[in-house]
Amino acid sequence: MLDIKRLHIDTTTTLIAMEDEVDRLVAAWRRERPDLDVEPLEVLSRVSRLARHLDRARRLAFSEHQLEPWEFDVLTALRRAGTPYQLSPGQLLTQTLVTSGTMTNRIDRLAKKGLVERLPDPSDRRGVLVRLTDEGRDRADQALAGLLDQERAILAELSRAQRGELAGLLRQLTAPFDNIPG
Amino acid sequence: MLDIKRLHIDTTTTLIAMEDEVDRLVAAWRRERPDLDVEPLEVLSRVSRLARHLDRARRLAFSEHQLEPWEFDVLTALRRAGTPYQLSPGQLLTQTLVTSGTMTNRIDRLAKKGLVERLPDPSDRRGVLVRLTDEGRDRADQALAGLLDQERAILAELSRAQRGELAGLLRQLTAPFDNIPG
DNA sequence: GGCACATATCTCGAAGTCAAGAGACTTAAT
DNA sequence: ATTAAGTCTCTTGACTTCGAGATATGTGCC
Repeated sequence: MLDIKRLHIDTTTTLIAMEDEVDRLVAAWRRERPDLDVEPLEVLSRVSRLARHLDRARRLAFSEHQLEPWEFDVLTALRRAGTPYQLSPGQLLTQTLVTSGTMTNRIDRLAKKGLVERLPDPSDRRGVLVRLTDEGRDRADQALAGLLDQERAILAELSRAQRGELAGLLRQLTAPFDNIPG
Repeated sequence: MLDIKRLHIDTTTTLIAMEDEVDRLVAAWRRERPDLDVEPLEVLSRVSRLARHLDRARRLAFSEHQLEPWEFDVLTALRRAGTPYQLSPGQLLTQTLVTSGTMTNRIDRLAKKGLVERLPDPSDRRGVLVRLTDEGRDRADQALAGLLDQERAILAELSRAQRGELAGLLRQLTAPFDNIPG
C-alpha cells in the first residue's frame, strides 16, 4: 500500500507533513473495509474537499465587492471576451456550465443591478447579446484582483516549483474532461 | 512568468501535455489583463473545475445504486464510524461541510427511505444519534465499490508515483483548512 | 413557397441549500 | 439552588438551481 505521507516528507525535506481530514477518512476506510483499495481517495477526495473550501473563501472575498460567486462567473466571462464585452446567453452557458433557465435568471438579476445590459442580436432575431456595462467591467476587475490576492495566500504553502508541478498534474486529470466532450 | 506547461513536460518526459480549459482561460486573462499575475488560477481553477467534473461523474456512478451524492456522503460517514454505525447530527455536519438545517433535512429524507434511523442520545437529552440501518450499510458499501472503480479509471492518467506526489501537494493545501478551524 | 426540423431564449414549478434564530437541555459559577 | 452562558438540533423563509416545455426564429429540402 502506497504511503503518501512519507512521499510527501521526501519531497519537502524540511517539515513533517500535517494530517488533514482525508488522512483520517482514508484511515477509517482501511479499518472498516480492509478488503478495498481506497488509494484513489487520497487524490480525489482532497480535490473535492479543497474545492468546497475554496468556494467558501471565494464567497468571502467577493463579499467585499458586493458580488456573489455566480455574478463573478458571468461578469468575468464577459470581461475575458474582450471589447466590446459581448456574448450570447448560449455562449455564457457553455462557459459557466449552468442550464439555460439559470442563465436567464442570472442575466435578469445582473441587468437589474446595472452590471450588464441585453441587446438584440443584429444578425439573428432569435438571439440576444449580453453586454457588460462600464460599472460591470470595473466590478469584475476589482473582484478578480481580490480573488487573486486571496488565492496567492492559500498557495503560499507551496514553493513556485511545487505550484508548477501541481498545475501540471492537475492538467493531466482535467484535460480528458475538457477535450473529450463529456 | 512561470510556464507551467513546460514544467509539466519536464516531469513526464514522455508525452506532450494536452491543453485544457484552464490554459485557455489563463491565456484570455493574460491578453485582457497583462498587468495582473494570474498564476494562482493555474492551480486553483483546475481544482474547482475538476471538482465539478467529479461531481457529475459521481452522480452517474451512484445512480446505478439509486443513491444521490448527498445520500452517499451521509451514509458513508456513518459507515466509516464503525459498528454500531452511529453519529450525532453535529458530527455529521463537520464531516460533510453542510449547515445544520441541511443536515436535518437530509436525515429526515434518509429516515423516510429506511436507510437511517434517529435514536435519542442516552447521555445527552438535547442530542440525537443517527444510526445506519442494515440496508443503509449495504447500499453504502456497494456504492463505495462503484465509486472507487470509477475514480481509478480517472486516475489512470497518472503513474503511481505521480498520484502519490499529487496527494502530497494537495494535502499541503487542505491541511490548513482542516486543522485551523475555518 | 411550404414543411419539417433545428436553434435560441425564456417561463414555470419542484427541489435543495443556506443563514438566522428558536427551543430544549447542559455546564459552571456563585 | 439559581442564574448565565454555552451547546445541540430543528424550524423557517429567502434564494438559487435544474429540468421540461413554450415561443419565436432560422435553415434546408422538396
